[in-house]
Amino acid sequence: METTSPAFFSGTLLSWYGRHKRSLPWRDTINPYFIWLSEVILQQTRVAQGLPYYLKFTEAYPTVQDLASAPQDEVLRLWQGLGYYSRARNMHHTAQQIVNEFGGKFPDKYAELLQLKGVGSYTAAAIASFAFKEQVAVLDGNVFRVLARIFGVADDIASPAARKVFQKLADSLIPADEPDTFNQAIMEFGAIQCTPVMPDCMFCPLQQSCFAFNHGMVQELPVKSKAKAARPRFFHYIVLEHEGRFYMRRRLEGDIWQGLYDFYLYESMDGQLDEKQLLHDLQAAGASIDTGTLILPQKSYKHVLSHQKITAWFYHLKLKLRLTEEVLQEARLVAFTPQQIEELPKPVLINNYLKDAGILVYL
DNA sequence: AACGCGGGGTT
DNA sequence: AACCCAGCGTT
Repeated sequence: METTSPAFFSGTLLSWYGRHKRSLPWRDTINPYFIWLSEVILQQTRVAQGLPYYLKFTEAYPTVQDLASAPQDEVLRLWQGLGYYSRARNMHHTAQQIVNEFGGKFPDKYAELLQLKGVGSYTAAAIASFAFKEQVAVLDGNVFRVLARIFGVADDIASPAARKVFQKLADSLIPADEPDTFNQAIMEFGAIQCTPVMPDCMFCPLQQSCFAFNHGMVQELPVKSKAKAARPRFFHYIVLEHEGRFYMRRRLEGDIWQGLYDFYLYESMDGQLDEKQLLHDLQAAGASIDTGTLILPQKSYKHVLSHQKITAWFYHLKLKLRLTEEVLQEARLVAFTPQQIEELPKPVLINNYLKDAGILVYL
């Protein structure tokens, strides 16, 4: 089997791209801020899901200065629903760094971009090539898949060691005159033609030179070790209400949803909760509970993350008196009206409950 | 090198 | 319900 030459590979890819590329807003710009924004959004996120977020962000923050001067809660609120919230926190941090330390001028070299928080090898290569035409190959899930199949690379793409193999191969393929278009093309090819499931091999311009196709290994490549099973967790949320205000708190570092708001939380290992004990504990903590107002959960909520499988119950309780400052401090709770809650960044799970319970109403 | 971090889509 | 998608920071 003859190996595919770099010129044939890139030429075929670029030709395919010219005919099949989607029209996307971040492809019509060389503004590094817009490119950075789109690439951070597109980390672990499909175009269809990320596109509305890109439009919201560019409208809310047309420049890196606008993003830098925004409150973190507002940035996280705009990011709500996109997941992996450290992306938003890091992006906000880096925007401030670019304004304060670099005079608002975006770094224009791969090595410099790599120093920025939230910018790893993929994003640095994307910005460097798209905005500044630096000849550095991007390596994302699409690129791994295309290269593994076409060239028959069987290294486990989940292992850091395999990165070097793929990087060397990709760097040998990227043309000096169109590094930006090549990077766009190979990722688009992976997203549209050489898809993870049911790739369109019948109409693939690289079919004849594809190792996986010729060896009947399309299903087997790329090689990827399995993710470990999601950890089960059981959340009992205590929704404390007083005169139309709801007590919520900002989640801390060290667990999921850092910086987002949820309710007072009891977590148990097995999903069991003694409601009488709960009421007793709350009263002992100074909550003036009218036990007649306890609304027991009508259902459990299943919320699946890639690494955790959460079952949640919401216990809605109406307080006779507001919580004392002491209790609020201790439990880190703050009272919010529904209008204020709407503006807070919240996990999708919490947002789903708020809508179901009629606390948040969307017109 | 191993692990934690969200959420959505398809079968 | 079980499969798929996945880059970066931390340790």
